[in-house]
Amino acid sequence: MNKPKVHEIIDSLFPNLDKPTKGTILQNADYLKCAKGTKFISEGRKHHYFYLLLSGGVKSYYLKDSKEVCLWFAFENEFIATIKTFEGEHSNETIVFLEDSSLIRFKTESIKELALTHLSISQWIIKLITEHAVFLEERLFGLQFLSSKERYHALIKVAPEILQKVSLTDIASFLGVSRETLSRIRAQI
Amino acid sequence: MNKPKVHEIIDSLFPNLDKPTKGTILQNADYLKCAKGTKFISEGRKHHYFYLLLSGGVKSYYLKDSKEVCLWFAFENEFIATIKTFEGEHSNETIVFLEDSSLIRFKTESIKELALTHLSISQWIIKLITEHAVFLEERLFGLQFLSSKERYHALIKVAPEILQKVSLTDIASFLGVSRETLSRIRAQI
DNA sequence: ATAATTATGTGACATTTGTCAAATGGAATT
DNA sequence: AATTCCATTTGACAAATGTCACATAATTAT
Repeated sequence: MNKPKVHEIIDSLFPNLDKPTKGTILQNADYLKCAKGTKFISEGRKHHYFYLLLSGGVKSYYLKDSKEVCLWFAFENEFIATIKTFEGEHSNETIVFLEDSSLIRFKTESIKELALTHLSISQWIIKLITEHAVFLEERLFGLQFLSSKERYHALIKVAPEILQKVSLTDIASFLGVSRETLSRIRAQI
Repeated sequence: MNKPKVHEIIDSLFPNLDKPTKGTILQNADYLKCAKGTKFISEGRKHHYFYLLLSGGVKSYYLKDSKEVCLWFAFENEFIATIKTFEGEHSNETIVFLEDSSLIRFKTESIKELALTHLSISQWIIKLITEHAVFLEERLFGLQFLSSKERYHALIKVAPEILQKVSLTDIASFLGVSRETLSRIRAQI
């Protein structure tokens, strides 16, 4: 599973793409495997790639008082990128692989350049950022409108598989509560 | 201040735009004035426009237990749109003018169509959505990492003018605290 | 299998915040 | 100027959540 696989995926992402453009994308994309525990975007470091996660899972976190606070999780067939990294700013965000994973890595700068001259790439980026913004709006809604209990139940309703894949401690920080509180919310059911 | 003004603004948004495309944009944009108190995107209603606020100010809110909870504020030279309305989904969000305001209204569907064939428009949309996503990420960071006190002080540091323009009650709901709590945070300084 | 390590659960208590009620202050109206 | 109306402040108390300590369960290593 390497080069040919990337070809296929690019094809499915861009059904009617002309050969030279596809060539340029392939030049700026490669296939990667990452073992569980690998850290990706380190705190304070600039980052030059975004990713499509083919298999496996990751979590993203900031450090707060030297404790991890999770911002998001991603699993099969999800894109991994944050606006800050996409904008070329420092991320302050660390990404860790929760399982052995495989992914396609895109060179952000090159893809953005390509978007300046190729409509299909621009449209693709619009789609990616829009999806990210929808995710952010929903999460914001949860934090502003729902109680801890409601946020927890909303999460396991929308993404029940997360309970198998992510530790309670990480889910708690993601939901914005202490792990003890989340443990008690669970016990109450 | 009407048609010619719109021309100028479109010119400044798109410095090198060809005449026919500019014509199409102008056909799908118009100048509006709104009196203080006007409500714009009503709960549960589909919405077909996004806006550039030229002067004045607005707040956006959801209703929670029949109380207003503010999601954002916007003032001069800011764009007004939410991803959901941009995607043509129901908004459930109400926008109210805090002052007499003037704005340019863009027909979302037409601009999005134009983006399918015009790179400059696509790039414009990328810029708009990216800015929105940055705003959402920062707000999310505040809600997840900062205490009420810290969120309040961060807000008046980043946007001190908001204290003059928005009521304490609205700021409180925006920050995710009761107005009594915000009042006490203020008293503590 | 056993020990060691890590994750989760539980109790006791402190802190923060929400809620209700009433008081104060300021702005608008008559 | 007096009155009304609305926003903000303050007090008293309840509810939710955080924190620390420790118990228990689950996982990993030896």
